[in-house]
Amino acid sequence: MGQAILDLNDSNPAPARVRVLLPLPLKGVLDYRLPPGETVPPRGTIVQVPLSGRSAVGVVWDDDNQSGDKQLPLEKLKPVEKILPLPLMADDLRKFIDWVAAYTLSSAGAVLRMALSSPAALAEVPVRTHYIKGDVPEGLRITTARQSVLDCAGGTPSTGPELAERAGVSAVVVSGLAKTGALQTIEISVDRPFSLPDVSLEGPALSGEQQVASQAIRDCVWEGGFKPFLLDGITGSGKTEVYFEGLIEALKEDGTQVLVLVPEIALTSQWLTRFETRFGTRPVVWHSDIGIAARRRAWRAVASGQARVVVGARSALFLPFKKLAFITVDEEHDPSFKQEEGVLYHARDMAIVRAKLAGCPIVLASATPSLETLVNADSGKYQKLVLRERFGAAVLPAMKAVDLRADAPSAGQWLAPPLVAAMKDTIANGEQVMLFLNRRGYAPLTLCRTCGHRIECPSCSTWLVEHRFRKELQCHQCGFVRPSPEMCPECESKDSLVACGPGVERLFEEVSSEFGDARIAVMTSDTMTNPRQTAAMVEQIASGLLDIVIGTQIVTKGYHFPNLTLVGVIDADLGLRGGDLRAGERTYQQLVQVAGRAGRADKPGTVYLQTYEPEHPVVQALLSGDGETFMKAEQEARARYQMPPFGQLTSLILSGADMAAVVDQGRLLATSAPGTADIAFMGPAPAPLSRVRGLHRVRLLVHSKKRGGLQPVVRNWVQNTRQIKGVRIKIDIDPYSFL
DNA sequence: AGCACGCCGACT
DNA sequence: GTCGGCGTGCTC
Repeated sequence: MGQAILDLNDSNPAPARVRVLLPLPLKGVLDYRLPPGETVPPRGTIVQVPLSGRSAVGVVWDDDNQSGDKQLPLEKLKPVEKILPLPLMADDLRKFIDWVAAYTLSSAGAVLRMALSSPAALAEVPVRTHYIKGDVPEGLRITTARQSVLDCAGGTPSTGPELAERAGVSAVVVSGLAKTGALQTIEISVDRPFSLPDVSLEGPALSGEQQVASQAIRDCVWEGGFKPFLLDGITGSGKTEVYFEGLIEALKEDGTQVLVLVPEIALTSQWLTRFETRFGTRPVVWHSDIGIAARRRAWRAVASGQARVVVGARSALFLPFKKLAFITVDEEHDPSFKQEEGVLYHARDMAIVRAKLAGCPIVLASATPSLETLVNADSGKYQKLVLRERFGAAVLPAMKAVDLRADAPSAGQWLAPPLVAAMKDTIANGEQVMLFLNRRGYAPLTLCRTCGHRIECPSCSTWLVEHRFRKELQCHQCGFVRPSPEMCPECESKDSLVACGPGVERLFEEVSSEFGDARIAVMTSDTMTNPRQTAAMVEQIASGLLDIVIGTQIVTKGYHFPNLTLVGVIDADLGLRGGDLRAGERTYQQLVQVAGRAGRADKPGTVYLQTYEPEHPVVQALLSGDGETFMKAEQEARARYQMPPFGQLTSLILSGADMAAVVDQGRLLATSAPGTADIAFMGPAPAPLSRVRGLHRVRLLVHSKKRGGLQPVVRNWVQNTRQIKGVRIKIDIDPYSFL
């Protein structure tokens, strides 16, 4: 007691040690000294600190010296530069960052970097001068111009140009008046607050099963606490309306915030319009390429609690919410939730953890739930909510297989006669057709007929893809581009190069010659580079100005065209090649999603699946509409081989410029692999993409028969193996890509 | 991630 | 003789 009083009265207390996590891939926190007399900032405080001559922003972190490394003496520490005037980073987010770092075997600093978004978001927000009426000083000469400004100025602040314009005078009159005090100036942040969604607006009438599902969600949101749901609803069943109800419930409480995670390409203007129709305003949007000003505005509004609803791609998971009350992961099966660069994490899985730490309900929504999620629902970990009816009068499309062995297209063509006939009928009916081919460009391979040379990327083990619209060959791995050559680069024969295989551009060519007067759109990331162009194309299709849409996977979600009644899948087998763990599941999900584009509203749709293997379980599942049996079979196979989600995988990708060094590193790792009954170590083997950007790549795979506990084994293994210089080791916990 | 320190080629 | 290439290593 006396001790405490002494400490408080001490005029010169010992400078305090502050542990700061910096957004850099460092091993742990760095210690700083607090200038004497300053109160110790609480955990979560955002501070600016010196770092090898420059200055960096970090967060006051936990004092967990579990690594046991010796602390630097206080006198060697550099002082904290300043405490930034930002809200504290909430405890649940800090715990989340530590959790993600431990799970993905990356450093907490690397994860923090995603949460601090960008230095610009933390810098001071620029202000703009606004004017309101002030006190007119005695004896001020009131000219007509000045009077006009004073008449126009009121209690609501306006900027100089606004006020001058309204008063019909020049800007100097306004600034002159401000100098005299007749106008009062106020500095207002250029970042306007976001408007609040109006949860009192009338929504559409919900069907019986929608009501049941939304009530279950609302009840849990009302109660609060962690609770995961699977919302399993067929395309067009109105899943969005159901999770909107959960969102409304969450927003009823003061200061709460809601996060909706969507795959990047599903974040379309159509989705935003839908939100706006329902809530009278747009939500806060977050994705990797919003501009720095928008980024700063959104980040700060989330941090202050002013932003109530955020819709974003996976990185939105790391936004500094103050009081997260509800999360939805829409299209939860989507493979793009897996981040494949930097910190390798699966946003859907991490969203569950975020919800658990925030203590709030979470809805995973999909028409084609992932096997992982289905297993969790079956085991009772997630509550399953099912929507089986399509909204309104719409019915599911009829599915037809086109056996390419029997109905082959003519050489160099890709549309089989039955599909062409169906297209003709559809267009004659004044309806629209969508063709799906998940291949950008004109042709995936350019071959020389004379010498057999295949045109490859100079720095990757890939073929260059021809983009005929742009007269270029392009590497889809590293972005390398070269003009389309006139002659073979190897043997120099002229007119000897042939395009092999189809891409959407080639399909466009075929459709153009077959349907001379049809109006055709090609939707790929190449033709939809900016939002305005995309919106224009979508609008043209929606309003019926186009007849045929040819697209890559970009068309599989986010767009609804009411007059679209025929979908043609050019190559249903495309995703099945390559022997990936999830090839069947993924192809099934993707094709169900494309099929769902056909026959919205009250026009029944038809889907043609062109395939060389009509008896394949994926094709059979699509034809019969019995996805459940298909997924059950997939589940049994995974269980039998203890594959995810029953067992667990981790992959190691070794890369480096020197192939021998990379191979040696692989061998070193293989020989030092610990012997364990439940864990098998496989490889090294050359990666399917054996060279990317000039780096040679080798893979190792770790398979555990059980879930959990794999990380410490892998960490110790890699740490205790000698590391060869110039070889990078990337650890991918729960890999989705096997390239 | 930056940034400095450090040891080998083409320039004022 | 120097400017500068980016390899390696550290940041409290």
